[in-house]
Amino acid sequence: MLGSPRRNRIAERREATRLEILDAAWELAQEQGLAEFTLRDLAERVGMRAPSLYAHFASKHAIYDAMFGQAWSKYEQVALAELADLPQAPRAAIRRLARVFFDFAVANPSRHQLMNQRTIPGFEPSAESYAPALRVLELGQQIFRSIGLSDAADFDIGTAIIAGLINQQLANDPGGTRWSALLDRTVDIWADGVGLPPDPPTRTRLKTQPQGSHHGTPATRSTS
Amino acid sequence: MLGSPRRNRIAERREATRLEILDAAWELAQEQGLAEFTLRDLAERVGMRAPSLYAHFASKHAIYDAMFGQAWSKYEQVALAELADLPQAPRAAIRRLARVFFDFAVANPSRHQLMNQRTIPGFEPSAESYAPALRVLELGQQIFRSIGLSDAADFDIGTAIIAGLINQQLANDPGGTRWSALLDRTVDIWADGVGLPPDPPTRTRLKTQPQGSHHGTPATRSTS
DNA sequence: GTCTATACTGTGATAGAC
DNA sequence: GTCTATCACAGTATAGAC
Repeated sequence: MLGSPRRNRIAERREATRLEILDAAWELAQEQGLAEFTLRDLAERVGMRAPSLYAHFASKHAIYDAMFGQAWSKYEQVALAELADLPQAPRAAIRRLARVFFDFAVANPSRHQLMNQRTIPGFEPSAESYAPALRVLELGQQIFRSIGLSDAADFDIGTAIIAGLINQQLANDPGGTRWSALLDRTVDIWADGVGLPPDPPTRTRLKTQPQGSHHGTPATRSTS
Repeated sequence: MLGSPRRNRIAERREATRLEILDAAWELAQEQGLAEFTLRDLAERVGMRAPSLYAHFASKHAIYDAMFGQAWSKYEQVALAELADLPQAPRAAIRRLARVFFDFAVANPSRHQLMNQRTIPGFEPSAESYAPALRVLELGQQIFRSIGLSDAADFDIGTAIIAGLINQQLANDPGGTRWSALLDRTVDIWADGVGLPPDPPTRTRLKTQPQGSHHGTPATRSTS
């Protein structure tokens, strides 16, 4: 028998085509809306006819499903990258993570619609595409516990609050900052409510560093 | 010239037909989903053919628009009725109003979708249908101020938080109580955050009614 | 294997007869 | 006002060219 070749050129080309279709779909979703773009639009953008798309995806929902997986994988990367230099102080860390999630959502409303809302009639992500979303959720819960919180309900409240601000921002002031500007204050209200102690003061002119226990990493901030 | 008759029987019948169509549309929205039901379904339910609907509504969006107006008018009634015997204590009052809004939304997800989400592609309510929504918003702001709060941002945060809980409830636990059970606690967290003083204790076996100041207007409202 | 041509079903919407 | 007939366009299925 022939051994399998080191590379599968056919599979590679197929995968490249899939990604090309998905890239075009993201473009169209931003330009026309997630539900508005048609398969004929999409096919034209990649130089095909609509039925040819069915050689790569079983249905329009299958395209949404692949996009769903891509979006959450992308956000997982962003979140993990953010963990590399997270502020030490718990509240500052939570504020940062909330901001990252908020900005990621607002930067691409169609993507947020796909990731976090049930707005495409009949669409439900497959288990495979849902996996990265679950990993991100688990990551959030880990961080939640790592700052000393334990009540799962408080975590749920936190996610609901941030999602609520995002939805209001996108629905009632798209492109503006009306609700974005309230994010830090809202996170602090939540932190007070769930009993997260205030961060130690870090005023620069005070040289004090009254940190009882010293976490490994200094609190260098990126410009985000 | 002929004077106009006391009643316009034709207009009455027309209006009755419109309402009949809208009632059927609400049924179908609950059964099949807001975006899923078709004009053919709708026409069949009222004993017509689809094109006949266009004698009463200019488009499917026009039907959504009328439903939008109905929904907010209905909620306006519910909210005004609730004001009649609202608890005196500010936090209890806010908790009650939040609960009323929450339950109204969860009781009919399609209706909530229409009222509070941007989920029908291309649909935007007309100014006329939007009017009752604005009245409800203004009513909420009035109550907000009447309990001594003045920072409009805190009002925005409150609405975003409640909407966030509703969305999570409907998206992640439809028919359940996972987020519903967190509503009171969340409202209290918000109330703490915006500086609303705790309600005076009202344990029944204590006969005390230590209400310091009496607000001027009794809560009688017209039924609109 | 990949794409095209063609066609089927279902949608919202319109025209015109009665 | 309601009907029949029809339209344009959507997503989708499949046969067959290359």
